[in-house]
Amino acid sequence: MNNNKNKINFVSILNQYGLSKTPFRINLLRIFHESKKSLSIDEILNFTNQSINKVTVYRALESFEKKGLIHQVPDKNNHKRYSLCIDPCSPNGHSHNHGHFICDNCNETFCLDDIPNPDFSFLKGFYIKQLNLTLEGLCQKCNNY
Amino acid sequence: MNNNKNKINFVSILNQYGLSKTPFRINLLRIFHESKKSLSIDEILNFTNQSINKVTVYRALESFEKKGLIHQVPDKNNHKRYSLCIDPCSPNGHSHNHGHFICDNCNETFCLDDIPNPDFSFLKGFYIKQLNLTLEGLCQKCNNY
DNA sequence: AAATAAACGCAATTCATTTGCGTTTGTATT
DNA sequence: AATACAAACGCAAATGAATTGCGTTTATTT
Repeated sequence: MNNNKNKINFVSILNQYGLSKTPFRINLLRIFHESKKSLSIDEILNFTNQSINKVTVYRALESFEKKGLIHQVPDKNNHKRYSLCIDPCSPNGHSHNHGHFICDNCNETFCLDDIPNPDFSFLKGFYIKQLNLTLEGLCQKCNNY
Repeated sequence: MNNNKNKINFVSILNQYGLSKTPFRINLLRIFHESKKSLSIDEILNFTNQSINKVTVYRALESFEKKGLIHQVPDKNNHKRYSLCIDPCSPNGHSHNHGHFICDNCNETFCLDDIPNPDFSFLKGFYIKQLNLTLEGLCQKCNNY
């Protein structure tokens, strides 16, 4: 599937981030890398054939997020979705300069890596820790381009 | 309190938007106008001295939103907050060019009216219906400016 | 003023997420 | 490689925001 790149060593990534390497957590990281989009808990469960307990997924996601490997993305119903961090994030804060596009129709989420940062210089005295930008609408497919 | 403007006629605003004018809904609109920030259900209940049922608040907010008078704002826990629409919104869609700033410390939400729209021209084929932009961090007060 | 539709209150439900706890598995140490 | 300790796991139960059903009250329309 992924023949233009060396195989990703998921175990060593987990090592890097100080995460334990259980079979499920290795698999979870693979799932994130293979689907380019953000994932909901149910989507993750489907990828694991329901062989894993939902609580375990929640707890793994919590650990991944704490260590800066993934981050949360809201969906249109205020449910949680999760995305791999593209830029390196520290356990003490995520610095994402990318936003997300959620398709109203197919419900897929797309990471937008190249959004030019708006100018927030008018926010005198405010300390901006994180920028969340979400677009809603129709993706290319559903917009029958 | 508001002496540099004519008194706002809440009843006629509700009329404009095709909303029914019950005592509570008139009061709810006043609450929104008097507090400049977004409101959570619990904050609204506090303003009404708990004299109104929580379900009634939810349903009123639902009607207000459907008619384009208010819109939802996420908070950091993915709970719902609501803000008056500044620009005219139609029942068929909100067109907000403003984002929100949520203070991690005091939990207040600030409407940011003047954010220059980022350039999304690179999103070929996507139809953008709505832009949600939320900043998290410390507001002026909590950042002891 | 009567008829109709919408709003309301209360109780109960839904559903995503979290928590407690006993068991299993990974990790570090000897 | 065996042991000791911490973390991950599964299951059941709890939490809590938001929703739904339904009978009653209030607003709107005629």
